[in-house]
Amino acid sequence: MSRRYWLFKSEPEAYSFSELLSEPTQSTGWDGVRNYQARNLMRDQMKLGDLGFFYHSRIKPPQIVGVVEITKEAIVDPTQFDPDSHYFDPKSKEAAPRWWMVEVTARQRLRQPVTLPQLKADPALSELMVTKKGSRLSVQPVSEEDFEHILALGDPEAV
DNA sequence: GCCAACGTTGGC
DNA sequence: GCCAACGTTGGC
Repeated sequence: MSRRYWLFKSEPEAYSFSELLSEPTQSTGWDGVRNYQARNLMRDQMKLGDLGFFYHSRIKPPQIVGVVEITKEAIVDPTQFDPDSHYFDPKSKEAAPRWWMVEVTARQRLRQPVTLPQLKADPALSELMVTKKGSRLSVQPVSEEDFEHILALGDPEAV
């Protein structure tokens, strides 16, 4: 089983990498994903020990700011059953939950965040999904080569 | 804040 | 099961 690599988008206004770092365990359930493709990746593909980039979207410029590790696989997203939650889904039943997530734990911070324009301009990253036009998927796969390449650009430090 | 690109919903 | 209408994402 080889480790796989991912990219997690978050609007920092909703949940930022700094917030993750200030969690007691520096971990969080990646809740609120309401897209089936992204759900399937989290539920079916992500395994313990996989690594992912933490990407800040909807800021100028959008950028990769950190690295997280998958520390729990395929757990039920509790917000779907919470009527007070923004992510409440009245059609989901506890016996057959519709939305799943993983737990991620912060591992590295990029001293030099890697911006979307940088990613787009890099010929080595021509296949990277997040650089494609209209790439809205909030949880995406990243190839090992691309991951290592971007990590080196980011000058990471352990957290 | 705009709006193109996408995803989902629901009438038929 | 098609597809128009609607809602959301996210770069710009």
